[in-house]
Amino acid sequence: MSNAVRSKITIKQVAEASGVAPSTVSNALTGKGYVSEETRGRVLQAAQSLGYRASSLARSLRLQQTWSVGLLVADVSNPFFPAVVRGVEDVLWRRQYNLVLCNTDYNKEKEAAYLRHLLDKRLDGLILASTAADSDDVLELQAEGVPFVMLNRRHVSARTPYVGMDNEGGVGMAMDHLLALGHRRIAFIKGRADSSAAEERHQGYRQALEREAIAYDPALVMQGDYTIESGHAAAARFLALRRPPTAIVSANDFMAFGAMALFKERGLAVPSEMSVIGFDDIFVSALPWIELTTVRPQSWQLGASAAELLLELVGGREANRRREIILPNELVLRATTAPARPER
Amino acid sequence: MSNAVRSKITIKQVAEASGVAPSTVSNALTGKGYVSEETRGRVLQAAQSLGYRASSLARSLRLQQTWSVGLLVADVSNPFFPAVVRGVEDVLWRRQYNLVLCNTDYNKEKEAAYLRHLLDKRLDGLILASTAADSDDVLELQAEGVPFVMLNRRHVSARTPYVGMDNEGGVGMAMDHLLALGHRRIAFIKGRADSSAAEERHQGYRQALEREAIAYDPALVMQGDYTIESGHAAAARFLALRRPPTAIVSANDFMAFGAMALFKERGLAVPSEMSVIGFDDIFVSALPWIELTTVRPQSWQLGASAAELLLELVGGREANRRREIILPNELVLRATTAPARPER
DNA sequence: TTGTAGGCGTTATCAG
DNA sequence: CTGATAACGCCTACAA
Repeated sequence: MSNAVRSKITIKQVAEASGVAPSTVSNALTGKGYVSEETRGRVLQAAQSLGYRASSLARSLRLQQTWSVGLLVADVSNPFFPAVVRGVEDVLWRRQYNLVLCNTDYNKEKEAAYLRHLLDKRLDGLILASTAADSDDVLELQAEGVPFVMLNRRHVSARTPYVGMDNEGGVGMAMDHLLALGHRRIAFIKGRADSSAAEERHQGYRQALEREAIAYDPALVMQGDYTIESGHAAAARFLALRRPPTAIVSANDFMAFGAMALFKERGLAVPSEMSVIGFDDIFVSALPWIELTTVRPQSWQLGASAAELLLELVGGREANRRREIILPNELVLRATTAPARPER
Repeated sequence: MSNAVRSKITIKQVAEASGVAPSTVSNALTGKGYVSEETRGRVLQAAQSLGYRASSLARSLRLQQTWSVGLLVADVSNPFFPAVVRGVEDVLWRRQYNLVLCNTDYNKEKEAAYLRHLLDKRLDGLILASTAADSDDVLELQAEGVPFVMLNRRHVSARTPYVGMDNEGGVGMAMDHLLALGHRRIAFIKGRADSSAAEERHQGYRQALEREAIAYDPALVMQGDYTIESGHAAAARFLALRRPPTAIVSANDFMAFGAMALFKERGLAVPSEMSVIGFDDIFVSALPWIELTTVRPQSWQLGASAAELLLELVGGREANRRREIILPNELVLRATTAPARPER
């Protein structure tokens, strides 16, 4: 009730109020040192009535730990990320850690600036879900000895703790499904060139073709940037081909939507005239108007695993710990794929 | 190159390396005190080559400022929030502040726990976008004198800085549009009972009816919880009515999708047999398969304004500053509304 | 069992 | 212009 502006109560005042030394208050409150039941009671009582709350700030300086970790994502607005963020946050919450969220907008300078800033704040660790594959910052982090985990993005050269999904296998499943349906001309819309995940998905495409001894046709691969618009554009290019594909695999759901939108405009029926498979399984894909067949990663788990791995690194028990976690995906069969029609 | 583990370089080491006192290093680096050009040069040089970066942690303790603000949202996975989060973060980024993101899952205890935690960390301010209207925590915050802004959620009693959208007017526009199309039996799917925003939207519905002297029929109002499923369920209830509505306004897009999904299942054509309007304009609503007519709030701006207001409060210039910002919405006309058909 | 004395890394103050 | 000193709030030896 009468606690007034209690945000400024310090350990000293509690000490005075309970007639003991600050160190005793600390011992009583943290339960670490020897304190008689009686004094502990008095201290707790005083702390309570003054509304004392120890400053994590001061404690952090003293203990060299901030109980905060940073998460760098390209853009939370991209519907793939929220689940990942939740995964991270849910784990941190359980362990009483806080999450500092940073959006890098696929921008190297912004990312670098954020990194500097976070390092200055002496966060306990970092999760990088946005880094370009060739970022020098990653090397620096490693040099500085800051615990960090790369999330679905590898660095070209550095060997770092990594949590990711099976990108190659995911696209592989999609391709196998189409191949089994008899498709032979299958196009692929690639993701941003600077991410390892995009590269791995592209690999999945190539290897599936190889398995079936189908020649890789560069005309059937378009570069996108994960936006709906880029999928739309890519699809238009595919249709303009002399021999258009009968199916398309997209590196994410957004671009698949774009492609489907174009097919709709052009009066091309999906799936009877064109099969489409996406990647990410964002919630939209399940809506009855869309029902996109797509590869579903374990997004929440991805974030959760990254957070868990990071906390272990922070705890310093890294030695006896696997540094790489690859989570499998699932192919969600819905309504955008059908058997290939014999080519005319 | 040879900077070794530079994360531990302190101001003292820089002082030694450049042959001056720590305070002089501080002055040179922050540019606050008088320092001769010559010494400044030496200091910068030394700092540079040692890779010195001042600890914000220590600085925070000393300056009583953390350059971090907390943002409490119900759930970033709800597609309404990412844009808000981005708005907040973009403004903070410009001002060199960091964002601590917390998901409360509409859970009071979790929210309270987070709040305690954040207060312990001495964040500079808080943005509350998830608080229940009757939360006691808000009163406590106020008592503690921590700068904070409520985002699209008011407290029942406390007068606090507030940034929100025109919920009432938003639903009002939707209603007026339907009314103008000749609809007279219009149903409303309400949002979670504990939020002021939901209440305001409900008010918008009532008042629009009043303006047209149409009686308020409780059977035409269903309580939802912002999920697709709850919209689906609500729609089913409406159709079961002896005199079903000819149009539905939903307190958010998700529930509108749920309703539309049900209509699709039941073979009820939208918009010819049933008009639907949502609220939020999440990106999905614009997809060609959906084209939901909906009320578009300025989500990014909402977050940005909240952050700006908060930073002003933090800066202590609150006195001469409006404490309440209400952003207008826009009705986005798409393909889910049509003139009412004469009642049979 | 309790208290005293540093020190975590900065910066503000003030004397030199 | 520069440097010693103290203080931000807490915790951990170590001494009493």
